[in-house]
Amino acid sequence: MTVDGRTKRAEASREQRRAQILERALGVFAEKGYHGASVSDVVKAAGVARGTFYLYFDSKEAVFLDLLDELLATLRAGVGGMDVSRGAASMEDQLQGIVVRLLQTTESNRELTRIIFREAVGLDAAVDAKLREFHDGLHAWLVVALRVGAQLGLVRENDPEIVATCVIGMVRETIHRYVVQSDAPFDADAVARGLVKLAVDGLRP
Amino acid sequence: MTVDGRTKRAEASREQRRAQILERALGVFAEKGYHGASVSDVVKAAGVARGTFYLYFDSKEAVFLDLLDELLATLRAGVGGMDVSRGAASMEDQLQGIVVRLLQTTESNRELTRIIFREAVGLDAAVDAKLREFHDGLHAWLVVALRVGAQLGLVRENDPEIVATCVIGMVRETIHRYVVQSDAPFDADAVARGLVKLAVDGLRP
Amino acid sequence: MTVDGRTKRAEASREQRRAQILERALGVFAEKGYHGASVSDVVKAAGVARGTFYLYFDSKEAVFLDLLDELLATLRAGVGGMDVSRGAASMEDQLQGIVVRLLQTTESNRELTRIIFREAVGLDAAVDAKLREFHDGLHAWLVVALRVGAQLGLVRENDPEIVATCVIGMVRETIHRYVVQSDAPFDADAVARGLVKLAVDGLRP
Amino acid sequence: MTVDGRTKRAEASREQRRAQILERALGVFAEKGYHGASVSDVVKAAGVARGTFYLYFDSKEAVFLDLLDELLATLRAGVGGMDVSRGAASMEDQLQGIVVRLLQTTESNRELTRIIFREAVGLDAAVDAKLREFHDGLHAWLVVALRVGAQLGLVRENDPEIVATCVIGMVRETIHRYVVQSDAPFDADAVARGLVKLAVDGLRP
DNA sequence: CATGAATGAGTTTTCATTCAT
DNA sequence: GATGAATGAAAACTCATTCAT
Repeated sequence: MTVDGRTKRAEASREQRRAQILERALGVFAEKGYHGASVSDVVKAAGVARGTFYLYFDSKEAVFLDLLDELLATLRAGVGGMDVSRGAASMEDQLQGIVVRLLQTTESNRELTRIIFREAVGLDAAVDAKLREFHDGLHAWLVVALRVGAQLGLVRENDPEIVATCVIGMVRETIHRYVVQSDAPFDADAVARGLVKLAVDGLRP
Repeated sequence: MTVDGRTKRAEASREQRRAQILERALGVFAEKGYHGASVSDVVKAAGVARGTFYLYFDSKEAVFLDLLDELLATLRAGVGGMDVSRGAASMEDQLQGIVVRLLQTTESNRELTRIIFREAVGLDAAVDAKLREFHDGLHAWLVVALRVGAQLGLVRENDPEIVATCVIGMVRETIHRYVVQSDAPFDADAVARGLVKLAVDGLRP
Repeated sequence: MTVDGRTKRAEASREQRRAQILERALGVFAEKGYHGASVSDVVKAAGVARGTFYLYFDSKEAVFLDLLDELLATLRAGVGGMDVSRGAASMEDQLQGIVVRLLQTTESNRELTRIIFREAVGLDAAVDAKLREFHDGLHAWLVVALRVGAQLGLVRENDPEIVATCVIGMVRETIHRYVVQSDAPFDADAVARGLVKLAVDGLRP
Repeated sequence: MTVDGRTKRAEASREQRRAQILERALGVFAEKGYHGASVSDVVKAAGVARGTFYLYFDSKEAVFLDLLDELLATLRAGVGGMDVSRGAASMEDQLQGIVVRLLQTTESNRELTRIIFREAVGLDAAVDAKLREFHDGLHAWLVVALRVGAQLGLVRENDPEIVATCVIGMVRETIHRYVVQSDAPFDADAVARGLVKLAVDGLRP
């Protein structure tokens, strides 16, 4: 099939429609929760017909999975990497950067973050798998970082499994408190500094 | 009204019925999740008629609230208090005790804990309120403890809001990892020691 | 569980309800056809709530299968057996009896017969299987009868497969014409006689 | 309006498109049945857009009616006429010819025949009317033939209504058994001979 | 108290048909 | 003519809750 002007325009509009439904679905899920929201609510909010929804998504669950993917991708980008080689910025500064980015990313996607924190757990096997994969990936990455840090003498000897769990918990709960549970703006730098100081001092050799 | 023998026996049997339904509901919720479980499942498991269920509970949600209360009460008892007066056991030892008790309590109520962690968030306003109350209570208590500790020179100056959030997150995530996500037994003492060392070193003046 | 008076009454009423829905469903299917009739139509006609329908039947198809079973059982009873031993009533008289009974049975279940003839074919695997089983059973029985008849010199040598097919077709079409397509009463005896004469003369040795 | 070359070519291409959709629809209906097949299936199979389908047919039902017309026309041609004048081929030979032609026609249009036999009954008023018209025409023609045959002494006195019904039933059921229900090839001559012998002997004066 | 049949609002999903491009 | 995105009525089915027995 030739990709002529007509086809291209159609594709663009298709993408727009999809994005529009996705965005409105986000709003509806944020307001009513996944189980509380019906496909009816979503199509009403999106201003499209019932059938149109199913033209773009296979099911209610599929929209949710798409939203989840979106946030997880954004978060992954936000975490980025940490450079543990000598001469790189100090571990403390790097950690500070990561935490700030996470706080900012989640804050600018407050609704989405809220939905994921509140609805995504125990929703469904596919959702669970995605979340768990992200979580486990983070954990594994932290474990490695802690091992390397200990070998380099940057952090004290420790049980990296437990410490990684704790650090993730610190960040998770911080996001929960400042982004999910509250609507108020907050000083991401200061919060991150408090968190990082606790973690880094707790790990000083 | 006089509470004669007949009434007492009736009350006892009433209590038993209730407890039986509650217990079976726990099993059903654990297996299928709150939304996946129907009242039909519960009454079938409990071996009572549909109507009987509503004789003891106002709604499906009410059973869930009762289960939630049960776990929260147990947890509150587990947390107990911490003695910050001079001469008391060291803060580290006290914290260690609390964390171990929390891990043990949740581990011996694994199904219940799992349900709460997986299903309770974002379920409903009443559930949210209960959880939030528990959470906020813990947080407030920790903030006070941190302030007192700082005044006594036991912990360094800090932003107690943030630190409390982090500590709660550490515990929450630890429970999540070792109790909720895994079925394997684990060394609560060792895990708690890792956690507490991180927190206490992080807070050392 | 004890089968006390209460239980027995309940069972009786259950059976009544079921029969009532079945009967009304018959009417609805007869009027609108299987595909044209919705569960809504059935429950409206039966005067019960939507959910009640599903209390007694698993699905729309299940009601249809029940109706089908009912007619097939009645037909089977109507066909009965044929006695090919010497001394029994002449083959012609026996055949006459069977055909008359079939015509009468289908006539007194006109709606049901109509539905089966009009809707049941190609509806669904389960329905097809049931119909085919009945059909094949009849065919096989006729083939045997024809073989025995030929051995006894009662009928001429023939290809029983083909002849059985033709005889079934004669009966099927007769029912179709006089019972399904028309509402008029008819002389079952005379019609059967015409049919049987054709078949028997066609088979005379 | 002048029918110039351009118009003629357009007409030809129109006819081709139509035929192509019709042919593919046949395949789809044969595979999934009328109700099981969606317009989506048809347009996908035909390789045209949804809208194009409605450019050539008014509705899903209309395609079906066209297919039905096609088969009925072919069958009518197959039946042809029977010559009852003296000197013509014997009635037996003529009947044999008709039945063989019917079997061959339906066999070479197996898919179509199958659809008509399985789906066409009770589908819809228009379809029913067409089928009934064909059916009644056949019946009327047979009745006349039987009357004439009786007057000429070719067949015994009989109730032509009933006999015609039986003969049609014989043919219908034979087609059903050998063409519709089975995919196996069969000896049309032999089958027809069996059928015709039964009918003719049954009718011998 | 216990029962379980009955309820009906609400859910997700399908699909024949239309019409702007 | 051709396209295919959009429509929305309608379908089958679920389930928390009630209430007559």
